[in-house]
Amino acid sequence: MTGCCLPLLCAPPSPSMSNATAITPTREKDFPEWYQQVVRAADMAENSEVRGCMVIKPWGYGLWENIQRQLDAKFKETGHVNAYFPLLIPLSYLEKEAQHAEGFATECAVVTHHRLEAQKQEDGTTKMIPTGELAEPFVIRPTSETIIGAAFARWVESYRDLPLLINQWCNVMRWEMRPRLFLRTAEFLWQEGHTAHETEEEAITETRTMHKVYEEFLRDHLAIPVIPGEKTERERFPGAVQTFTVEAMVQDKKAIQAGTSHYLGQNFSKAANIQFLGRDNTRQFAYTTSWGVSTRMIGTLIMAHGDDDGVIIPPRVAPNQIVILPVTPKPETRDEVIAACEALAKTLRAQTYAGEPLRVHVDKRDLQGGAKNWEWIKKGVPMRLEMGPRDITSRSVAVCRRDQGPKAKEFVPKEDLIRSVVERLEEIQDALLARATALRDSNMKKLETMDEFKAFFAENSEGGFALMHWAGSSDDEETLSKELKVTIRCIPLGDQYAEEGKCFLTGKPSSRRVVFARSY
RNA sequence: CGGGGCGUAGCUCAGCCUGGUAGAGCGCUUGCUUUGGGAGCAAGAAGUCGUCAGUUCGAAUCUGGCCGCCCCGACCA
Repeated sequence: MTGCCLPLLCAPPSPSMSNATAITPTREKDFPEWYQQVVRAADMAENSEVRGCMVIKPWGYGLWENIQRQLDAKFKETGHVNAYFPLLIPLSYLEKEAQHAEGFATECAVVTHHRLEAQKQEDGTTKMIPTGELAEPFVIRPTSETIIGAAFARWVESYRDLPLLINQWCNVMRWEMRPRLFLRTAEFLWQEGHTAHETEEEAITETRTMHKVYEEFLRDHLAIPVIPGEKTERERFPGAVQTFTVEAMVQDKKAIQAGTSHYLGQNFSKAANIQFLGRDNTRQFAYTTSWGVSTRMIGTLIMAHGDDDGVIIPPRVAPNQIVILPVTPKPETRDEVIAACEALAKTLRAQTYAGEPLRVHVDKRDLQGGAKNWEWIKKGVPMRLEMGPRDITSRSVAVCRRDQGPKAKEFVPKEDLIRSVVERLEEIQDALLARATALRDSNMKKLETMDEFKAFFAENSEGGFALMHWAGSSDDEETLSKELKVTIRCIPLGDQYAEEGKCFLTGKPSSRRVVFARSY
């Protein structure tokens, strides 16, 4: 912890510091440190005693559960079913696809023993010594293409067995050198879809379908606009023929890959021997795909929507969409106020938003009102409602929206609120998407020359997404990325990027712009 | 894994240079006061100073190894 050096700034802002923010430092001042502080202030996750592995706390895990449930529904709608495969992968499986093996080799945790032996030490303590060395070590899955491929090889015999449309929700492990809560941890939670198809065309359609599912989920559920596109060869998933990505811009104007969908061609089916007898009575290799999103999406959400008072969670995925704060200035009216809050919560829970019952919490803890209020601001609950003795008399409720300032408060007749609450949540959801879209669009520029490009990514400039004509090679891309710390995030899909021009590096003709940015 | 910074109470840190075995603020507990608000006063609980070894009569403080965390880089969802 190097930031936050002034003791004065470390204390929570006092009421007299009217311009103070709940989070120190601000985004402007030190974005990476702001991120760390926000995750902690929102009580979403913490570093654990295990290197690189986080503890996801209830508020963070509740968000993940909502993401999981809503995405899972979309997977089911598109014909997929869930299954579960082993955590441990025989080492030899990873050797089957050369590029794939090479891609993950440097970040694998390896299991080499299967038992421990207690050994008494002279000082009375006990040491556990690994024994029972395995004939073949296992790798803790960094991804499951190989082991699911082996299962698919057993399951597929005829074209009639295809397509296989499987998804798995699980944890994976990649021994990252520089972990960061949610964004890059040694162990993380994700879903990985794996499918096998009879034809190339069908597999490509599947890849694009899931790519679209991610794009829509991020936009409609997480209120994050993304640029869907294809990765260049340099950035492709190890072993894939094509990798599609959804790239989001967060508030420091860097890009973050929020989801990927890979067309694997026959690379993995040949490696795992996924063969079937086709309609023409010949043995053929299946065409496979894989696609995934991870808990990194939570980090993306925090960086996309958070402000200097903490996290802001879009209503659709918030663990609690509404928190009711009873105002209890006098002990003698406390019971009455709590009862009124509970009654309101019950009425609200009977309503649905985006097909799910409203998630309403009444915070009855015996704490100062202000402390409670700020806690929920930092956690990013979309809507706070306050109700006290005066409101009961006037039949009104104080409504605070997290997408507005911490002091913004609107007194609304209770019946009106009940009638309009879903609409209000929708407004917050829309406002967050609009805000994130405006941020992205105002920091995305079409540039033509190398000078413009260099100025855009210069040390002290804002940066952002640079839309460039590109016809360079992988080596050109490598050189450029080393020099300016930017990469091609994707070759975006969509007509708005298709136009004739000249590559800003080589001068060769180009028919489409690509997105350059610094990235996570 | 390379460069830099840092590990002292739950959190943020002071003390280390000039060795004599611990402090502050916030948080926590209790009491009183206060109450549309991250409040005030008082009392209290809480740390084998990351870890292992060395130097020393004596180590948070000096030396070395290891582990971990943070920032930058390489790598990556």
